Amino acid sequence: MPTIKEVAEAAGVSRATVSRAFGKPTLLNPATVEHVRTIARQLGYAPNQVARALSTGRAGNIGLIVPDIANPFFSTLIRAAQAHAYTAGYSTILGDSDEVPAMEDVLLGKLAPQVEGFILASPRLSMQRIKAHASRRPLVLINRDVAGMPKVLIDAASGFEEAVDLLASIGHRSVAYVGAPKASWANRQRQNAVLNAAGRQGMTATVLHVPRPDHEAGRASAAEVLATSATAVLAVDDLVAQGIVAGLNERKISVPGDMSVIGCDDIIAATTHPPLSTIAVHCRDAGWRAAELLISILNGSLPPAMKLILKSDLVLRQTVAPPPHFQKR
Amino acid sequence: MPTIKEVAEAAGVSRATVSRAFGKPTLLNPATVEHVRTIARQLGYAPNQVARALSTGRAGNIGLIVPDIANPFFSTLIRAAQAHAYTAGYSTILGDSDEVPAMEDVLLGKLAPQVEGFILASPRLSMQRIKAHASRRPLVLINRDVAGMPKVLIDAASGFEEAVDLLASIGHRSVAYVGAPKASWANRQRQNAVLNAAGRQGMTATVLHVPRPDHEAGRASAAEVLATSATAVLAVDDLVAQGIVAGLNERKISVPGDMSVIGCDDIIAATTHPPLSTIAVHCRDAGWRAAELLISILNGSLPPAMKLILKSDLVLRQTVAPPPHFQKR
DNA sequence: TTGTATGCGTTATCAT
DNA sequence: ATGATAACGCATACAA
Repeated sequence: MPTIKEVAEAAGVSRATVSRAFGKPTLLNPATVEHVRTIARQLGYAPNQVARALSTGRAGNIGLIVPDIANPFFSTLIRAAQAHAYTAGYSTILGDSDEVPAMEDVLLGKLAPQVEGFILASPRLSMQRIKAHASRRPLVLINRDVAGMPKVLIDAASGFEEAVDLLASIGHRSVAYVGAPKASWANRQRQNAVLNAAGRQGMTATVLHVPRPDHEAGRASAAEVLATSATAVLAVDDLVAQGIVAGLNERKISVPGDMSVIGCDDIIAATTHPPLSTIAVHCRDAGWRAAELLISILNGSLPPAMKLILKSDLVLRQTVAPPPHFQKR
Repeated sequence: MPTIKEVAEAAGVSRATVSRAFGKPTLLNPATVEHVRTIARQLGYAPNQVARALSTGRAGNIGLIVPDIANPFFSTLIRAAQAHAYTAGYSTILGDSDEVPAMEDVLLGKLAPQVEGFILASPRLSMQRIKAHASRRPLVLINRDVAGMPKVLIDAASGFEEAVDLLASIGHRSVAYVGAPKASWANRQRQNAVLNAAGRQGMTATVLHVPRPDHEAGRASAAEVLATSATAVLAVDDLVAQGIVAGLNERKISVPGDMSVIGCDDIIAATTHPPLSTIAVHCRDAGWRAAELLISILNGSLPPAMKLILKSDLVLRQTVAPPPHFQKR
């Protein structure tokens, strides 16, 4: 690949001029900028980010660490973060922790030198470790609340409370919540919201857990749901909810006739059958905002401790109905 | 962050020794390796990948460019590629071209210096441009056939032919194929397979296109499908197929009673309702193999022109049945 | 087995 | 407005 030196010689200028033609064109005569760029294009030259990074200390990369790339919630978030980072001139280095806390730790350490800052989505890491990493590189959290650190929080709680209230209003007296592992901030928030709202409404609430939030686990949990007195079930996310619907169908339980189901995320909900009622959480915005926040911090244009809270909305589709005993009256 | 120089001084050795203690420990007295590493750990030193990259020309990163991160086919592929790269000591830099050829070009140029090689998944870029980029960095293609370049091809053709043969055997006489933009190699291959098999069976085959392969586009295409004489429809991927099923349902067309539907990828097919019949293509393997291939080429342990063909299988679930007129007899 | 010296491609600091 | 040159942190011939 051609270097700055070759371009300089071909253009009959110094290396500094070539450097400025790309980095600080305003310091140069417009004509020479044009000239240098033309030569550069002919040679196929592009500034070497690695050398630039070594010289400036700024790598032009941000690190993005997620628990599971293949989860549509995260892949959508990644897409948005990557797109925003790109427009700001940053590339995105991706890490998948596979839901393993120790892997987050390793990834953070390995990527740190080549990255200006991190976005940590739904980290399972301990607060101590997160703080340790944050002391070396700016770090923005998504769906994790650590005091004094910048973060983007998806407030699904209000949506879940709204959902439980609605269920109560149409006659449900007992609900189940199917959650993910307790280490997840998002899960705790959602579970508490369901419990709070149910308590407020004087409803019975049962909490169930799946080992990993996916379709298969949801499907397997259908039997447990049926073992409770619940006539409606709220799931930690749409994948699990969709799995529950499938598991219910296998057992000839009709949704929503016999059991109402509500998911969370609204990332696949519109494409399921029947279309899933869900809490829409705007994960696109979460990725976008996190990238924006991190880049602002890197620019120094924003204090390194911002808190963004993204609202959620209950979206009613076709998996919610009054409970069977209520209809029979 | 501490540098190699500080470690060298603290350990009372030269910078070269510190460098070797991390890079080539076998060249050193085990005792000094131990000593240097201890000091380094105390200081919190880690080799700076950026400086190392500039010196060696090897960045420890691979670039992965996909048309759409949020498409489950690609997110699954990304996950597998990233996991394999990680085990080989490489980090993954991700680019999303948003299905725009020019964006692939830009990404390839921008990422090139900080990456040792690329995996280009389903590129829409012209052959000339691909070759131009390949002349600078090793480049492995997924689902694109350019002569002389290493590639991983998913042979969905055999699966599609198998599917058409099956449809013929249960009485279908007319099929439709709903494809993606023509620039896609995968789409051409699948379309040709359907056309070939249909011709061989003496069936009528109609080709339809959607602007972008997703659920919404599939749903919108349902009307066009119904305007043909087809009693069975094959889609370029599961997203589109699932959309077609939804669009059909909206028009009170029952699947598979009135119309059979077959997708491709098997990435969401098992979770749809009804479970979608599909061509399973093992996109996990595609990502894994592509990373493996690229890293082998970087190591020089494999010739830079390998061709891997991944087989596909027809997976019958619940969206295929004999055509209505056939049942009526 | 270890140290010395040089270069990797760029930006920044002084000059001019 | 442009040029000369010294870092940036590391790896590696070459020496010892």
